[in-house]
Amino acid sequence: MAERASESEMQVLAALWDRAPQTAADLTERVGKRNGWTQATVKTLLARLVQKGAVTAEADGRRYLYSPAIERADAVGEESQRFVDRLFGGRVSPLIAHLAEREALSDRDIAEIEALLRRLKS
Amino acid sequence: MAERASESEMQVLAALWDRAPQTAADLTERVGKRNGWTQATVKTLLARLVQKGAVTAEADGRRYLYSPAIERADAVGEESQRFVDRLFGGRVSPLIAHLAEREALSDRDIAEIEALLRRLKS
DNA sequence: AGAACACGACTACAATTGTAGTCAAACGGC
DNA sequence: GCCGTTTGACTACAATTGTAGTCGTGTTCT
Repeated sequence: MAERASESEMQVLAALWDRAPQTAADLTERVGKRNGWTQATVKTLLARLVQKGAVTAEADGRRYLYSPAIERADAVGEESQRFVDRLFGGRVSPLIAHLAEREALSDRDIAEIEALLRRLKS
Repeated sequence: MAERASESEMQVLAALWDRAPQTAADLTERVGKRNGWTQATVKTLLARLVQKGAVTAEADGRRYLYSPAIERADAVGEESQRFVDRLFGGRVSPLIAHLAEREALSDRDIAEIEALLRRLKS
């Protein structure tokens, strides 16, 4: 059930979360172009995602309309966990610290994080 | 220079950022155990990290003391950027939100994040 | 000294991943 | 109806990754 998508596959999946369904041509245009992938590559990625059960393909005439088969929140949650495990030994605050240092946090981010924390504590 | 470390390699590297230098045995104990890797596996990972220039090995008698050769901030920065771009369209707070929802934030994390934000705002 | 062990070097090998290419069928325009 | 175009199916194939195993040599305990 829902094996892990590779990084490239994940980008295709993410594009489907933003908008679905999409055809292989759509995805080649959006994701492929950005990454310098040919349509053949995008097709392969799609085939693998379908095989992994992360994407569904609904026939539409002689082509397919692809849609995500797994929830964005689920996949993202899993990935985030792996991410902090991998780089921060599972602790989150060093991540925040790091992002803060890179000034990767906008004022809006800061405000939202504060709001979140307030909610968490209540 | 400094090719990308794989996920497993990154975990070893992360352990070295937390404490250095460490021997292969140390790392097997800390990182290997947590992941179910044998010492042989950890050794391979180390060898690859050394080869990639991400870790240095200093001879100490008949064994080596390993230390990170690249900055945590650099590697982590690259990784986080990729990660956040890939899954959150570049915005950070949704990441925090997800981590919070998964209850991946400990009390300590929360306290540390708050402290960080206070510093950021001043 | 001899045995058992620790440690690095080297080797192995299947699975996954990145990145396509080719082919054949269906479609759309002329 | 024929021809180029689109699209999916299938195939390819090297590099990377995960996960060790083996060998030889130095070390330590007795």
